[in-house]
Amino acid sequence: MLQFNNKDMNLLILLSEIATIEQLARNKLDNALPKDLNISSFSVLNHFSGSRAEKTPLQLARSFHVTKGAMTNTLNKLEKQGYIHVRPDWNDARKKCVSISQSGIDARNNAMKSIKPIIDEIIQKTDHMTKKSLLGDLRNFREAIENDKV
Amino acid sequence: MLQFNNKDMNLLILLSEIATIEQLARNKLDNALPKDLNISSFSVLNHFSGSRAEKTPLQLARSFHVTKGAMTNTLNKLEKQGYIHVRPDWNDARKKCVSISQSGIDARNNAMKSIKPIIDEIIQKTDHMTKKSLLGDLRNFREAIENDKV
DNA sequence: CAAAAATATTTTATCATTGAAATATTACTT
DNA sequence: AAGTAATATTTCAATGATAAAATATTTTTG
Repeated sequence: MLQFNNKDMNLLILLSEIATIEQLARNKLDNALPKDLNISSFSVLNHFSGSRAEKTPLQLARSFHVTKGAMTNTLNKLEKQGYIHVRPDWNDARKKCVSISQSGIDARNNAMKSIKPIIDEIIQKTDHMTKKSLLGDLRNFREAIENDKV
Repeated sequence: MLQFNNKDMNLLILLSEIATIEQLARNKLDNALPKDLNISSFSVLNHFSGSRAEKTPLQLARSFHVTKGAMTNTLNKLEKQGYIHVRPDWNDARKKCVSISQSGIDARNNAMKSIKPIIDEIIQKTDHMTKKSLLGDLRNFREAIENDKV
């Protein structure tokens, strides 16, 4: 009768698990973070801790799969807080160049400290699972369904 | 120097993958759904397609890991649309009992039809992955980190 | 039994995100 | 070189979520 098969339902259930985990993790981290940093801002700072190379707002929006408007918001906040530097791109006046400041690095490290207990708790509770294959599977899954057109 | 080890960073990366997948899937489905149903409303309807037993708003909020206020919102919308029945609990005037209506079932089935292409597309792109183990892993992961206190 | 605590729902203010429109700049086309 | 298309960012209104307070009811406790 219904045009949905087991595979369809399993995928819906899988997506629902992902949404649930996302919500749980987001709330836990949000509550643990210093109150001047939400997850979006923290993620941007954390992104720059890997590579400190300058990025444009659009590049960042694509990295995080948020809209350009959302990234404008986040970057404005971070700039007001002094956690990032934003300068014009001298070669292309449409663009801006974003980089992390020293106090941004400090804020990121401080935020890391504040979420460490959450991280430890989750690791302790989930370490018996094969997180290596889980991460690989999720990465493949994400790459399969993403088609950037932001 | 930094108090974070590889396990910590891997967990952050894993959570970030999960958040990204959630965002991608949510946007795809949101755009594909009939415009009178967002994912929250659809999820509630879909929930009742499994078991049509009555649930209280609090039970539903816990199932979906959203706040009670958010569930109030979603249920109000669904009730105005005629997709659910809401009645008082005659034994406990604090509670309400929520169930799906026939037109709710129809709306759910119709919504299913409209997201079928998205589902098929994701399945086609990810079928080579061991989704069975992925679902199990995610389920364990979710159960490990959830501690309901809504 | 009365007071206090717990439970269930709703309300309120706030906030982050989205999609679309607006603005500005650069690249392409002919 | 002018006009059109593409690109980058910002603005705006609408939406859906949160936390906390408000309200109402039931349960527990002393």
